Amino acid sequence: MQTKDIIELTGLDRETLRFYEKKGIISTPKRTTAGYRKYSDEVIDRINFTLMAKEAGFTLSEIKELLNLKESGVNCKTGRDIALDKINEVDDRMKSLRNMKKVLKKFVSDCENTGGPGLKRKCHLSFDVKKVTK
Amino acid sequence: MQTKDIIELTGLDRETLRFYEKKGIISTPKRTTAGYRKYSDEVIDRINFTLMAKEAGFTLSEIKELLNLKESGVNCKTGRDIALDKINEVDDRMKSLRNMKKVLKKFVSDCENTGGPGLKRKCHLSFDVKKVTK
DNA sequence: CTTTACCTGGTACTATACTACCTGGTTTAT
DNA sequence: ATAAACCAGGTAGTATAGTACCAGGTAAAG
Repeated sequence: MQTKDIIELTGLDRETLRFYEKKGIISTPKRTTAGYRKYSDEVIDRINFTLMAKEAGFTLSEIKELLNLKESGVNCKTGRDIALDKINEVDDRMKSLRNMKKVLKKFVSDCENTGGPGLKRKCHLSFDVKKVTK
Repeated sequence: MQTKDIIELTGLDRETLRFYEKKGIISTPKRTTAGYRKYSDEVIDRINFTLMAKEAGFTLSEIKELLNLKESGVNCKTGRDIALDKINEVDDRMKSLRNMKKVLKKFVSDCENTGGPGLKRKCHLSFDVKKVTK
């Protein structure tokens, strides 16, 4: 596979793909005699993992650490503990999201209760973290 | 309240507080005759909301938009719809987090199943998005 | 055989969110 | 009265994650 195939399969653009190579997210691919990059299927998996982890709020360097556990020569215990740490981070972030959702929902219902006919009244509300997080 | 009180109550540092003022997250405070900033209680709420929304993955400019709904003169319907959009974003992000957690948990159990005694064996696993998201 | 599509490396630019440092003025406690 | 704590404005620097543009080489299709 060459650059355009990866682009097509992952939705990344050329510059971003190159950027991820530079950052060590994907390994430096083999080359044709003309210098064109030749990718293996494995990069697709790595990019998909990267995109998912990014959506989950992880940075590229965290993602790189996870992707390179195999190559880094650590043992299963270390690998597992690193993954468990990430699970805790995910849980924390889920908690923040649930909180944020509560605050937003409170705001929505306040809007609906005070907005008058057609909710045309001027919005005079603010987001109240206290009411919800307490 | 002056700068140091806000710092104490929010955990922000002076530079970040100034940065948030410049970005419009908090309104420009009144001043003493000597030019010192005098803050009202309201800024604490705004900063707390900001910190929560940041944890939930929102950018400062999104947060600013939410915080300034009241001042922006929009009506309740518009305000509510903006909040509803954010709720959808929160839900999407939660989905990503649940996915990420599944992948991490799969990795952890694979480690435990193949790690040998004391999980001392070399970690040869990679994260497999396919197995989980499919 | 030439046009189109694709590829190369390199440099520079953008936005977001801080963070650090400097010079100097003001308040407060001893 | 003087040292410590606090404040001001301003400039510059950092890290992250791209994005844009350039000059030119290669491959495939008509």
